[in-house]
Amino acid sequence: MTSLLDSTKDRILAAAEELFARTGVARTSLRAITALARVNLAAVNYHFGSKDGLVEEVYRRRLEPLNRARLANLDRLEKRARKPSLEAILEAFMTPVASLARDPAQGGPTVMRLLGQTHAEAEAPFKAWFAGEYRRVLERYHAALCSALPGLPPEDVRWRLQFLVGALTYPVAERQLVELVSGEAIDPQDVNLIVERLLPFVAAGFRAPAGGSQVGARTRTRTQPRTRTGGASRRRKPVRKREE
Amino acid sequence: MTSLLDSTKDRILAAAEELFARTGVARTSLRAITALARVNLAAVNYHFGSKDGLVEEVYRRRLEPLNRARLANLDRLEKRARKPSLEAILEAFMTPVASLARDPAQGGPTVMRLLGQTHAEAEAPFKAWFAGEYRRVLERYHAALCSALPGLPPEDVRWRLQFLVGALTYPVAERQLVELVSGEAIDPQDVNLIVERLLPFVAAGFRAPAGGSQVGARTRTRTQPRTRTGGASRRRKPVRKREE
DNA sequence: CCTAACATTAAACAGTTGTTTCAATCGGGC
DNA sequence: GCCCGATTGAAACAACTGTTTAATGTTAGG
Repeated sequence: MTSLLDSTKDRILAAAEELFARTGVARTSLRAITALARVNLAAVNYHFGSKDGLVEEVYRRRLEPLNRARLANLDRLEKRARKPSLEAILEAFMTPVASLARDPAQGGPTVMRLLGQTHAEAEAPFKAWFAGEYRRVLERYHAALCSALPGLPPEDVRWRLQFLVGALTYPVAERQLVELVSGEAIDPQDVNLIVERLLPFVAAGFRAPAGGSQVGARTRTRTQPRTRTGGASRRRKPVRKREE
Repeated sequence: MTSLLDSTKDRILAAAEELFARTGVARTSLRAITALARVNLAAVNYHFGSKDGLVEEVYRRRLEPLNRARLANLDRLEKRARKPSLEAILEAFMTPVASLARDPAQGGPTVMRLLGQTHAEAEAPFKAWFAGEYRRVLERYHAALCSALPGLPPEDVRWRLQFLVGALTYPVAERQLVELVSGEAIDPQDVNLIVERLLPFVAAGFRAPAGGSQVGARTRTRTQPRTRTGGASRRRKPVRKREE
């Protein structure tokens, strides 16, 4: 990646994306980015105005096509059938993510970690745009899901849409945790598998009857036996260094 | 919170937790912490050795009781019945999270955002401990779920456990997104509601038949119409500032 | 070929970061 | 009383942050 023919702007974007995905925006300095991109430090402020400008462009470059594809998928789906199946709607929402991860030109596997870090990294200016963009997508899908699932209260659809986003985003971001549980590394191409495995899971979840009490009446929650936080304090003398 | 009688150490922990949860570890300076805690700057390095030491203690204080409760719940469950129900297992896993959020002495609602930021904030030293601690919990629950769901391949159980963690963690962290979709603010006490609503969702998901192809044979994934990234570049002149 | 706009460079800017130093203060035990 | 370890305090440390400056290089148009 980062072909030598790429423009300065592109090299900066690629390097920033890589580092943002790896260690987060806040922990990534402009000097680290420009060093990786083999570009002068001032180039960032020249081309993007500020670090925030760069951050916004890095995310926008990936999120815009992603959400556009989601909306296009839903459009096409509803043009074909008045009431698309639940599975078709869910697939329309999830596949664009895998599609990005499959195409190196659109970020490849790296973009998944970037997306996973989105909510943690979001700063005020960027978050405003992101919220607006994402809201349209979620509201469209909320409506589609509601009509695919009559009988399920719209509020429950909202919650479950939220669960879907979580289930889709988290494993993608926390690849290390997946490897931890499975005991072996995951093939980057397996992002497709996430969709394949997630689809029946969430489809069944959405079809489940609306659970629990509607208004905050308490149900059984006494599974936990009042655990004590205590334990002896392990240090008494001032700690001087982390290694010693 | 942050009673005047608390020790310096406790006040630092409380302030750090609050700020870590709000803006993340990397964006929180020791000066901001010590100012909020009304404590001298050097106190952090005196009591915790370094910022990393403080981070580790902030997270350990919450994650240790959480995972201990999860293990205790499962122990008690398996002592009562040889094969606990799926719902009981899932509830045993989820309720400790809500329990922490309900008790101000254990962090209250703040701790939820802290947990949600965990994977984004994890640094090398802390992540090692966290991974080890969490692995035990996940492996125990994996075994329990496998025996509660014979017929579902263990690998699928692993994936779905991952989905559960995502669905549980994400809405909790990204409260702003929940509010965005629902259009109204969420009552902090509604963390109980997350568990209530999530339980039937994931229970149905776990019971779903193992989907897709087992080995990476491709199934239908042609929902996306090859979207172009393009679009005209919007800037030509160097950007000087973000506001101008 | 000159000009003007664009692009890149090295150097410095002011502010913030985590950490350290060393003196001052506190709190009991002999 | 005094002493001693544990704590706190104000100040400084070097390193790093994002940003700006001013000079230079590059490229196309008339």
